[in-house]
Parts: sequence; structure tokens; C-alpha cells
Amino acid sequence: MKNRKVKSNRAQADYFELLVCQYICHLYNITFSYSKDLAELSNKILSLPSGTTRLKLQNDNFIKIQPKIKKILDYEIGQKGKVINVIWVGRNLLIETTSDVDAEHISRQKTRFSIKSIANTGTGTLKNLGARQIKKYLGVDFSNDYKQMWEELRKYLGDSTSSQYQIKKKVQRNQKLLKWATENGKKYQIVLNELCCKSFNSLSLNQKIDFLNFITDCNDDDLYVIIVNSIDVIIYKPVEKNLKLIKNIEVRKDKMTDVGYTIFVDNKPTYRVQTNNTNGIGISAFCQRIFWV
DNA sequence: CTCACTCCAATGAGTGGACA
DNA sequence: TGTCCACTCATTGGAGTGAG
Repeated sequence: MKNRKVKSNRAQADYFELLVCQYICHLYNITFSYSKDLAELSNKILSLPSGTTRLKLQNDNFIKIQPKIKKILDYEIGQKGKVINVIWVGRNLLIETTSDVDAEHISRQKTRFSIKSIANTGTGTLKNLGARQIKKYLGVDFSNDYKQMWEELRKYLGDSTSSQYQIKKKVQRNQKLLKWATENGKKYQIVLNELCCKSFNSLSLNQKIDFLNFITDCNDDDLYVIIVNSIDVIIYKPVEKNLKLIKNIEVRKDKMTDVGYTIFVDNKPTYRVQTNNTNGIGISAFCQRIFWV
């Protein structure tokens, strides 16, 4: 898997989600209606570099979580009645929920799963905030800086007419241009990081709690998060992370980096925040990604 | 020197607005 | 009304680092 040109691929995550759907259908005698998607995704993965290894990884990870899924559902069936339907949520409800697979019970209640299948170590991205969420929760409007970054890049290239898309392609193809754009973009990452860091600390405690509850998607009582990587399977219910009796939440700058900071909850480092461009430094929109510490 | 962990980079895909 | 593309949000991989 070393030296791969294509790093990650959505198809792998989609394939994994469908394996879980298929398994739940099999457990409770429900017709699996995504066979065609599963076959197409399998072919897509096989066509990528190290395709066989990628597919094997998903299959191996899947085997590890089977008993865990069954255990959860057997418990939930006791509460909500038998499972009558399985829905592949995928990325259809991106804003509304982080659930990937929903099992629907006869009572119409649901048990939902957010599933992450990771090759090595780590727990995956908890949340990725675009400009809209950054403005909503932190009150930081970075749109003028973003415009300015592009103006500087256009000025350097002497191109004020091409679309951003065209410029992006041009820069990606040329190492010298890419280097310049990256260096220019980094300045803005640092500025945005600083702004967000300051803004967070000036929020009221309730605003901070709202923000963190949004990050963890912990208002959904039916949701389970399952993370499987090379060393173990991690399962938790986000709702159990709901912040109630919290006295202090604050942000401290990481020692190591100027595009990240750490959110401390009652003096315990809990979340790591990373300020980046989403699709290449200096040539794409800004975002913040949140990880477990 | 090795390996685990941290930081962050770069991809795919959905959505909706602009504009023909 | 169809096409393009900017923007948003999700995913995982790889380079770098430091403990042993």
C-alpha cells in the first residue's frame, strides 16, 4: 500500500457501509436492495492502485465488527422491536446526521450507525467544518481573506479572467506555481486559525457547549459510532458524550503547530482542531477538521 | 533503527447558484 | 432548463517526529 497515487477513495467507505447493510439484512431476513451498488463499488475499488489490498482491508475490517453489530442490534430489538428495514444513508443526509446505515424497527424507531473503517491507526475525522459552520458557531467570517488569497494568486499568475477551477488545474500541474500558491495559502491558514482560536475562547460557556455537542452529533439518541482499525474496534454512543455538568471549556494553542489548537474540557485535552484548505493549500476553500485527541 | 503516533494533506461526491 | 463550477463536508493516507 506504499507510494499509492490515489490515497483514499470514497468507494472504499461506501463499500464498507454496504457490507454492513447486507449483514444486517442477512441477520433479520430482509431483502438487500443494494446488490448492484455493492458490485459496482467492488469493481471500482479493484481498478484503483493496490485494488485487491484495499478490498481485502475492507473485508477483513468488516469481519471484525460483525459480532459487535449483532450485539447492539439484539439489545436494541429488545427496546424497539424487530428490525424490518435497512437504509443506506450514505452521504444523503450530510448536514442532518453522520449516520451511514439506519436499521428501522417495527416501532418505526431507528438504530443508526456511523461507521469508519481505517487501515492503520487513528479514529478518523470527527467533523469537518466549512466556512458556513465556522461563521455560525465561531462568528468568524473569512470570506474577504479568501477573496484576497485568490487575488494574490491571480496577480502572481497575471491571470484575472480564468475560472478558479482552471487556475487550480494550472497550478496543480506546475511545481513552481504550486509552491508559490502553497506558501501564500499557509499565511491565511495561520490567520484563520488564530481568529478561530480567539473567537472560541470568547464564546459563552453555553455557546461552547452547543458547538461541542454539534461536533459530536450527540443529540441523536439512536446513533452509535463504530470505528475499526488495525488494532481494535471502538464503539460509543455520541449521546453519552453530551456535555452537561461542565465548568470550563477553553482552547489552547498546540505547541507544535500554528494551524491547530486543542480544546480542553475541564482542563482535559479532548479535541484537536486543524485549520486547512480543503482541497490543496492556497488553491481551495478553507475548513476546520476536528479529531479526538 | 524501528515503530507508533501526530499533524495535515488530498481525494470523492453532493448541492445549489450563475449564466447561457 | 441544462451545464458548469464554487463551495461544503466526508473520507483515508503519508510525511515527519520522537521515544525506546
